[in-house]
This record gives sequence, C-alpha cells and structure tokens, in this order.
Amino acid sequence: MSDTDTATGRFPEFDRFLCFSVYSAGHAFNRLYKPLLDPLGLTYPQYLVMVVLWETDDITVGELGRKLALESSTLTPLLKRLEAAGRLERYRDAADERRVRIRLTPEGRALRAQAQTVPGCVLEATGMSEDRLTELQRDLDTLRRSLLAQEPAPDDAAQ
Amino acid sequence: MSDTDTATGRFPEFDRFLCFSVYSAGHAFNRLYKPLLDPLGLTYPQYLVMVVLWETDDITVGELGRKLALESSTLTPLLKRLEAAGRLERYRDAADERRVRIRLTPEGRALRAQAQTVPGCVLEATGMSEDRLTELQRDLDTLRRSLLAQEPAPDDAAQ
DNA sequence: ATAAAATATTTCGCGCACGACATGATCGCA
DNA sequence: TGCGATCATGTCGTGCGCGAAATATTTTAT
Repeated sequence: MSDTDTATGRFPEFDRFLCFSVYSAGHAFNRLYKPLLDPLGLTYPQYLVMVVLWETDDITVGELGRKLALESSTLTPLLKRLEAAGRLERYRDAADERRVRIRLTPEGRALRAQAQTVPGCVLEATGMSEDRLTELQRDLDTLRRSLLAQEPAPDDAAQ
Repeated sequence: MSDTDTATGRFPEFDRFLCFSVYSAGHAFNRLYKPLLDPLGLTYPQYLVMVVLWETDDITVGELGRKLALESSTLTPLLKRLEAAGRLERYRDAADERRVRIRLTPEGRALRAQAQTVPGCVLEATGMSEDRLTELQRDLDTLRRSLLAQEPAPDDAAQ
C-alpha cells in the first residue's frame, strides 16, 4: 500500500492504494483473457467456472461458490447461461432436493482441449518467471485471507 | 502463476491460477470496503474516483479514465450518480466543448475528512507490513503493465 | 472554406456481483 | 408427529464494466 500515510496521518496519494493495484490488475486480466476466450464462447468468470468443473465435476452450486468465493445469486444466472449454451446440466440432488448439482456435458468436457493453449498464453503475457508468479500468488492469497478475516464470517458470532 | 504447467503441458490445477487470486483479492477488498464506505454513501469505485478528485480536482472524464483505467462508458453513469448525490459537478469545457470536466462541490471536498479513517482501517485489515505491501503493489503494477502490453494499445498498429 | 478524419463523451445491450428477500427442503426437538 | 429453525438455491433491484454504435466538436487536409 499503503492505503494510508501512517507517519503523517494525511490522506495517501492515489498511487499508493494497493487496493487499486489489485482492482486494476483484475481488469487487465479480464482484457487479456477476452480475445483468448471469445473463440470458446466463454466469458472470464465462465472460464473460471469451467476450470473448476474440469477439475471437479458433478459439484453443487454451493461448493462451486465456496471455491470461487461467489454468491449463488451470482452463479445461478451464469450457470443457466452455460446450460443454455450446452456446456453443462443442472439437476436436483436426489438425496437432498435443496441442492442443485452441476455436471458437464460431453461438449463441456471437450471444450477443455480447446482451452489448452490459454494458460500458456497468459503465462507468457505476464512476462514474469513462474517462481515470481507463485510468490506473488502466495502473497495475494495471504492478503485475501486477512481481508476476509475482518468481516464477520457468515455467522458464528457465538464464541 | 502459473496459469499453466509448462513442464507437463497439462491443464493447471485451479489453485494455481494467479488470475483467480487477483480476481478474488479484488472481491475481498470490495467486501472490506463496503461497511467502511456505506456510512459515506459511496460505493468502492465511487470512492476511488473521489480519491483521485481529492488529489486532482477539475479534471476531464478522459483524464479520470486514464488514471483509473476505466472507459468513459463506465464513468459517465457513475459520475452522474455522484452528481445527483451532490458530490461533484459536470460541465462542458469552454475551450473545447467536446470535453466534460468534473469539479468537486464543497460537500464533495468535505467528504474527505469523513474518509480520513478509511485507509488506516484497510491497512490494519491487511495484517501486513507497509514494506511488504509496497513490494506487493510494485509487483502487481509490473504485472498489470505486462498484461496490457499484450493487447494492442488503442490503435498505433502502424510501426 | 469545407469535406474528411480524429477526438471526447454518451447511449445501449449484455454479463457479472452483491445484498435483501422469497421459496422450498431438511433437520431437530418437544 | 409435527412445527420451528436452518439450509440451499433462486429472484429482484442496484451498480459496475465493457464494446459497439451514436452524437457532437475540433482538427487536418485539401
């Protein structure tokens, strides 16, 4: 950051806002991915969902939401679009009718092969070594956990 | 990252996607800021706009967009909302009637005092030292520049 | 002087992303 | 058994965020 000038107590310069660097790097990824994903007919969040499903198929909306840190109110419309595009199926869990499970269609699984080249393109675009990127990712994950630890986890206010 | 397994050529595990760590850290900032900004009647992107304006007032939409890396089609509605809330004024530049300039109202300037405590809260929430955060920010800015360098800057395709 | 190209902003349509609320299923306990 | 609490998902309203197209102004080249 810092998002502050601790020494002076004055409002920090805009350039020193870490939150903006994160915000802006996120947009940059979005722009980079767009031309790579357009041919696959996927948006960037849809691609992240597919990556999870290629790794762990037949998962509930809730599990998907926990992996991606997204609300079901975000995922439901996104998943319906992927379903309409024939990439996956949504069906009620027979054992617990509250749950909706997501399963890839053959077409959805096949898409993985077409996406093979994407990660390499992205890696190259970063222009950084894998070690440096791994380190950066580790720091970001640490940061994310700290930030979320502030906000009251869903409930467990007790204790 | 990496967003790839260069060694194997296999599709990387979801956990190794740097883009997701950035994406998710961005959401985490959003969630952290919400309760801090709600009392000020600002959203997170609106806050970023205000931070820029507190530092550089009387700026055009285009300049603001370059600083924030946002399109004018994103800023226009956001600025109209801030104008409706009485935080700023939009007016045509007399010297060049194509431009719209943004100027804080007294109320908009006064809001800065109420926001004084925000950066400190955010810094504290990160749980990281300022040095570490500065380093992280530097890496993210480097990354962002690399990513954007891929996509053809607006035009100058010539040369 | 004027037509054509470039520039600045706005409008529109689409897709996230969230919080608040609604719905329906399951669980726990009297 | 059954009724209230909890849980999983979905719906709705608001606000980004972008690309494409529209509008209006200025600049450039003729």
